[in-house]
Amino acid sequence: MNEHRAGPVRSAAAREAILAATAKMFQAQGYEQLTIEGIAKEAGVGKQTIYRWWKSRGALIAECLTDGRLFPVDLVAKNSGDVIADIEEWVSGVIGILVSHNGESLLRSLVAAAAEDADVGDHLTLGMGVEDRLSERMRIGIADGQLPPDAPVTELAQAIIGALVIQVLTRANEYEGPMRQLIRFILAPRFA
Amino acid sequence: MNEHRAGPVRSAAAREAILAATAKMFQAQGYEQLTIEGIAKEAGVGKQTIYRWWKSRGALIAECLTDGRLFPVDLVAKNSGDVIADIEEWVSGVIGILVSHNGESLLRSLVAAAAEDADVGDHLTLGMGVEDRLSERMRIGIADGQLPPDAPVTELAQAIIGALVIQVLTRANEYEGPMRQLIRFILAPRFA
Amino acid sequence: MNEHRAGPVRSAAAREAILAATAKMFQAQGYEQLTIEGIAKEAGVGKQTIYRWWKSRGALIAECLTDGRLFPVDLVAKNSGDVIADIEEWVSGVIGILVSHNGESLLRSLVAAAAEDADVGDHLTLGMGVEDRLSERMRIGIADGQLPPDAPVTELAQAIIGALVIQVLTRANEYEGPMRQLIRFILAPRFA
Amino acid sequence: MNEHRAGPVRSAAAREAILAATAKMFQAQGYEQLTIEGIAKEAGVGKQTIYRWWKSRGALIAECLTDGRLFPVDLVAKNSGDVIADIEEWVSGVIGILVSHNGESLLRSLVAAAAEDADVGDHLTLGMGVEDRLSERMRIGIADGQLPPDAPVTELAQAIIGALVIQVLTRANEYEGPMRQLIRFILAPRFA
DNA sequence: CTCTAAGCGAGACGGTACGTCTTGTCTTGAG
DNA sequence: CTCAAGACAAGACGTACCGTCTCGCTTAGAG
Repeated sequence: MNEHRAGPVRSAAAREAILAATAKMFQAQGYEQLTIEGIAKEAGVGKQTIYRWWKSRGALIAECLTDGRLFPVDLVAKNSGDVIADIEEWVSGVIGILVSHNGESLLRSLVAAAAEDADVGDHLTLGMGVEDRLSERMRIGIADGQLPPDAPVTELAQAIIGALVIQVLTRANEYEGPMRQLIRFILAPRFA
Repeated sequence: MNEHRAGPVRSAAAREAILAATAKMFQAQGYEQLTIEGIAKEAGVGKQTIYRWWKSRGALIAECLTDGRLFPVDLVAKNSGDVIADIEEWVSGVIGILVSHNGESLLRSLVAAAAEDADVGDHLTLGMGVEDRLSERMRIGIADGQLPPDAPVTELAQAIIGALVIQVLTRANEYEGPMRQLIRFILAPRFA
Repeated sequence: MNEHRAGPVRSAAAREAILAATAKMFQAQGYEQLTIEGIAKEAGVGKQTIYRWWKSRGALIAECLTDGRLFPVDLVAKNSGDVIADIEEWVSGVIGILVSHNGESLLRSLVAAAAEDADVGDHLTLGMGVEDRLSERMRIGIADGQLPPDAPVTELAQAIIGALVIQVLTRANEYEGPMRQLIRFILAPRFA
Repeated sequence: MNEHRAGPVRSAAAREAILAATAKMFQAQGYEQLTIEGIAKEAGVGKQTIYRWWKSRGALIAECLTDGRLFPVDLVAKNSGDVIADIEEWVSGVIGILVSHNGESLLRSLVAAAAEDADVGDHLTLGMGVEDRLSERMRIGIADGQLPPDAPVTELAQAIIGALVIQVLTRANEYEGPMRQLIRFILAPRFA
């Protein structure tokens, strides 16, 4: 039994407190205002404990993302048989979350974090769980014959989310109408 | 007896030097590393001269955007008669710029700036001139009968740009193929 | 034909406003807090008008001193026939002024100004009018035979004022008693 | 059991470097030109480390004073048996220091610092060690019967130093003669 | 009566320093 | 060996003034 390792092992309590504090402060103040010192104080933790386990602010956010700590709800697209209606409804739900309790600034902060930190960028799709929901539902639409077999579901999901992101970044004042128009057009049935 | 204001007028030389320094440093180092002190030093200007005329770092970027100082080239979509081919080619061109001389990090910085500062967000579309190029070309496509009359051109442009932004944020390793697939699908001819 | 000097002459109103503002702000805030910009604003005057006529903050204070704008009262030592009693009373009066309406900080500011600016130093004695009052009275004391003919009146006045200054600088909590002791001792009658 | 305080302790090296830099720059440039940033740079120290331990520029000077870092020599008044001669000689020595290597401006800076900052004022006498030397010697003079038992030694010392300060502030061009006259007069033997 | 050079108020300018904040590293002593 | 606490060097923040420099009046002799 070599490989002796004295002393305490990584503190689960500290990890939890740090991630909880990060998520809370990220939601409350956004990415730019988020400081390591602030998180350490809020979590009742030494700064070094953070630096020991995460290499940057972005890595913290990334872990919060994969832990699902930044999105309280996890919308799953329902299946009513009508792919366009389902996706419209799903996007409506996302917009509803955005509009109530400043989800727009949460999204903007998330985008900022992703833009500035590769770790966050890597986990963005994953964490949002968002494109997956959409592309899954569209895949079912293909199976149902409602969408053409060659529909590039991943890219379509990116386009839908991307359009919404652009609108949020440019501070559009309405999301619902334009998004509905977009979805109806790009997913409209085609006849050969 | 109108509002007379004696005294020196705003220095055009200082304004020019500041914007030039901002654009140069933004491109070289990105948004997060951009500091007011750095700009002031590079421009040979007092910090107060910056704070006198711009209320934030973001306002500076926004003005650079509207002045077209952040995008060296201004791609206009050509009209070969084939709207899909033209838009594919245009997007290819944009991707080419992104890939050479770290345009990706420029775009990421721009997105970060837009996310964190409303001024930048407001000028983003305008400054990129980007959606306009696309929607213009698509409008011609409608007139030519290549796209349906009810095609939501603004939203389609947002979707195309948005998809690209998402790919850049998530550090995709290839843009060309997915974007081509997307464009071909959403702009594909439909028959009634 | 030579040495023509066209144009308006120095504005008496501006000079008055500047000196008044200087005196007021010096008394209110002390020397260290006194700024040229503050004086200009208070006087309703351009900064350049101050710099045109005075070469430094100290020169302004010096002129206020010689104009007697910094000491509201101008104590003249009375002559009751008893030189020691008269000087004690005079010093008491000065202490009274010091103690009421923060004369201590006024004196400290004055000393700071004199220490940092030769102009102020040069006018300090003159402006306080202070040593003169004392040395005059002592000269009368010599004529009366109450003080020895060889008493160095200027130096004695400096010693008395200087002792008081030292006490004010070191934030002594009582001036009256020590000063009385000092005066009584150094001016005490001597017998051959 | 008691008030534990973990964490690093105050760096003695930093403290030493800061005080040394302060003393050096104070002597070289005077009080008004002394800046926290300059000290930090000279000491190779962060600004915050200064602000952490001293609340003002004055507090720094005060500590230099009590550490005896501002006066290279520490004159002790000798005892030849003749109190007047000894004090004259002591004052001569002080004047000698003043006159050579711009001790006058050092003294003026010190007075400015004392005038503007209570901390410095409080430590002025102590730090100069100066009045104490004088009053000690005078106390011996009393014991020897050369001075009257009721001579107010503290106040006399203040008067002597104060007269010198006044002369330095008013930029007198000679100290030696006047100071000798003053001392001889106020300490002259008296007969009942 | 016109010309013209100065004085004036206002305030922009390139700078320096302020005192605060945060970064990421290092140090201490408890557990 | 980890942890909390926090000192440290570094350096940017946004503000306050410095002393100089335009601006576009408004004067007041000289021609």
